[in-house]
Amino acid sequence: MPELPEVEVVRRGLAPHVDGRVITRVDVHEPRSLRRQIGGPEAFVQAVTGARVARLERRGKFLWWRLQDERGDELGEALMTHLGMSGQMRVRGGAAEAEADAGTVALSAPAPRGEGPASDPHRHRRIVLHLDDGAQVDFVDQRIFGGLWTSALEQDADGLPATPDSIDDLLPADVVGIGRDLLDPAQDREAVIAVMRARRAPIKALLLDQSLVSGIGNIYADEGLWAARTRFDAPGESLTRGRARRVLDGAEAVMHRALDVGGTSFDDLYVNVDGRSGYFARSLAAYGRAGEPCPRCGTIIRRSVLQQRSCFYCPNCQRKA
DNA sequence: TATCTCCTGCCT
DNA sequence: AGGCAGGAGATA
Repeated sequence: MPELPEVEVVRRGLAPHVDGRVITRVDVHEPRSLRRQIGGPEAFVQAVTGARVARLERRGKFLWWRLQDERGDELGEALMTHLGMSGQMRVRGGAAEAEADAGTVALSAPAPRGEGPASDPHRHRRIVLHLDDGAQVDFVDQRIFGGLWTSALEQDADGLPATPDSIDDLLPADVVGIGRDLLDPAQDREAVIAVMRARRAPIKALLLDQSLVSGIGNIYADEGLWAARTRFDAPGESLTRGRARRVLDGAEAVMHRALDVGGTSFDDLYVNVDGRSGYFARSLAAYGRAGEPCPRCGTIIRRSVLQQRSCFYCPNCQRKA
């Protein structure tokens, strides 16, 4: 579900709650959410309990917590989070929330609508991280495609800051093969364009290839292609340099606009750390709009399928070349 | 480069 | 009952 803008909203929302805090306890309600952890759930709990959070970093859809020991020395390991299709990080309690609540009129707890498991707010809570100020971070994930695990830090190949927020070039091993994203000033966009133009695959498949450019998912791929008036099935090798550049620039611009309004939420499967939805769904031009008129030319938006994923596009103003 | 798989839940 | 859903790793 969440693509780069949604993950970045989570990173920014989470940071003030966890920066400098110590993880005091971990509750594992769903071991499958830790399946990427080498050594299993016990190893995960062992690795993060007692660690201090130095900083949150993100590349594409990967978000990780840089960890220190209690003296403030680097542990050489990061707590990885990937939200998959339905993951959320939710913060409850703690100092930062108490401060925010001080200026808020106390609301009576909203009564769950109806009865039964569907109204249980804890239904999909998989992992709980307790912090030393009493706060807790819930990893909520309906479909369990996402997860938490630890990954050792390595030097990034190009020696540049590993992410836009990094103060060094250390990167978790599991992110080394992930391309820099469109919001990273260190991304070599011309190099990405050159690779895309050398491939026969449809442009949308290239956009979704996280090793080339990361952070783009099904929504922002379709929106970037709409912005660049380019069809999803245009082969990479058919694109001019300028068209390829416009596709990437288009995706970047859409992501910036989404970030400004808190990301894209269709339902409560995507919310920020405090449970609020993003507002970008209203601004989508093509994604999910089959049967509706194209906002640019009025032609009816069509739905097609590529690699088992829906593609929404305007058959008139999006062209193959 | 497809296709299958991991999951749960909602909508026709 | 069947299709669909913001992702991506494994496999042939």
